[in-house]
Amino acid sequence: MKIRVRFAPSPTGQVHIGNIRTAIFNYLFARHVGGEFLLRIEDTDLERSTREAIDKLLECMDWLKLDYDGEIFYQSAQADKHRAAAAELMASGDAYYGAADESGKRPIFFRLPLNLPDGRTVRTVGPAELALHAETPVEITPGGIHYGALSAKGKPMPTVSALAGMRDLVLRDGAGQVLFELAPVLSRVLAGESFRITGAALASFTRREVYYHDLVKGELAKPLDGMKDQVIVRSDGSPVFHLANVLDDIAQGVTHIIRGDDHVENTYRHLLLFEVFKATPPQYAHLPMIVNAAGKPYSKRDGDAFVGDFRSRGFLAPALFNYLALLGWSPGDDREKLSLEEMVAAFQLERVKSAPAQFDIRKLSNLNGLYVAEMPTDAFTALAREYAPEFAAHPAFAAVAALMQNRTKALDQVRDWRYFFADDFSRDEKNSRKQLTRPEIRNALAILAEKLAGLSDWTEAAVMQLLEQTEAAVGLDHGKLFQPVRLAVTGVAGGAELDRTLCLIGREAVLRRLDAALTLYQGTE
RNA sequence: GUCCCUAUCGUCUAGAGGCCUAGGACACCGGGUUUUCAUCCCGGCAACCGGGGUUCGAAUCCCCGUGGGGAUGCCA
Repeated sequence: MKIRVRFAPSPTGQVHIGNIRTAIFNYLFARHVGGEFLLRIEDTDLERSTREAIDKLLECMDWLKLDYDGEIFYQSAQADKHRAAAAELMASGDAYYGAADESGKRPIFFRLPLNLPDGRTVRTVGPAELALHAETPVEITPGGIHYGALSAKGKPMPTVSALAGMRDLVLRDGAGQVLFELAPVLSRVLAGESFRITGAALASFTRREVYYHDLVKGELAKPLDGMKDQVIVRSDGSPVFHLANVLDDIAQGVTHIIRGDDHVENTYRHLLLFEVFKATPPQYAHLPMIVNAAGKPYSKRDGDAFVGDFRSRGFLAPALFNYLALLGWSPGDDREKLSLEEMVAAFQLERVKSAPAQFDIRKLSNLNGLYVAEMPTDAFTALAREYAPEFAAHPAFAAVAALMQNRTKALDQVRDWRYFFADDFSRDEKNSRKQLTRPEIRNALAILAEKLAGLSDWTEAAVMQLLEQTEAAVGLDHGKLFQPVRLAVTGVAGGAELDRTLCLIGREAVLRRLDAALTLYQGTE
């Protein structure tokens, strides 16, 4: 059978890196096994889903080259099918109406199947006993068994278990006397009858559990008595995520579900839904969450975790893709910078970690710098123009870009190139004051300006020579003049080679700025 | 509260009982190259959460604690 995975985001806002990382893992897995990578837009929440969000999502996927197979599947278009499926469940007794809301409308609950035999999804664990808070009456209703579980402190904790979890329930009082047996009256309960038992101190039943093998987390199981029936159609008639999700996965023939860790608990319910719909459950793989620099889950406050933000800050799509792929996964050797082909070739769900991974912007920056450095100069220059449209047309732009490429980590640094093109750059005041107020430096700068003004041959070599001559003339050590000159002309203490920088800025501008700096820091010592 | 998952340098990670004196990368700190800055090169700092087992031998297996994460919705 053809392996098929899907990325199923809800278009309710910006695209979060955690989401896109899920898409990346799905994509890598699909390409690795030669399967299909489908895109499903889960836009059932019409209140929050917007066209803009869908466009934004598509734009992000396009940017990262997450090309999907086939047509986009819109969940909202399936609503009628979802409701029809719920009606089927009603007819077969696998679903029932719950209590009405304020307006008198009733939601539909999915009843955890009572008679699913031991098999691929459910298995019998063995006899189990549960201590109850005897003063709290036990209520047996068609919607489940309500009771007060006994806390460590002897307090009652209101709990509901699905009927399926305790279908052979026996209730006893403190003396061991049997108070109630569920099995003989189960059909009456299913027909709508309720029972109320007081004084029960012990519940015994045969424990059964839902189980599956998670491709990243391994063997996982949850006892049925720890589960509750689930709303699948809201009282307003709209299908709930669980129903829609499972039905769509069946409709699309999804074989492997790769999603966030936060869905593991849902999996048990979904497995049961697959069973009642007579579908073969897919394989599951749950990915660890990505947490912020503080090790905490991303919240609204961490507004910088959107894919669009990384793009505008000048991160390259392949670099972000590469970095995100490495969050929770590694190829197993020491490679970190991997091409798409290498990632596809090495990707295995078995190698995915199970603990949350912390996002580190510094490591991303470093990786991005590696990708920037290997760009063809033309491509880098063109991209740089996009990040600094105000200088893009400047005649020296291409030369500046070529000079600055290998020291650029992220494209937003292009905005710091202002001093190459305009006089109104910002100055490192502290450093400037320290250097440009010293008399011997000021003297040297004045002499340098004079020499530069008369220089016939404005080349890097000639400029460098003048710099050295000036240092020698005023008795400064080699290199002592570089920093002040740089500060006067560019406003900052660091940058590309000084001679090349000065040449690109041009004689007139250099002289103008030398003069301006001398005036600016005059008498401030 | 309860249930589930998880735990190696500050961070991402390698590690499948002996290859571990625990490897790589980012960050950080030094040195070299550059008569300045950065790149680059070399070097350094730095971890098996704690306690019990199992074993001739444990980062690796088991149990208990602790920390972190998730779930517990008519959100997805």
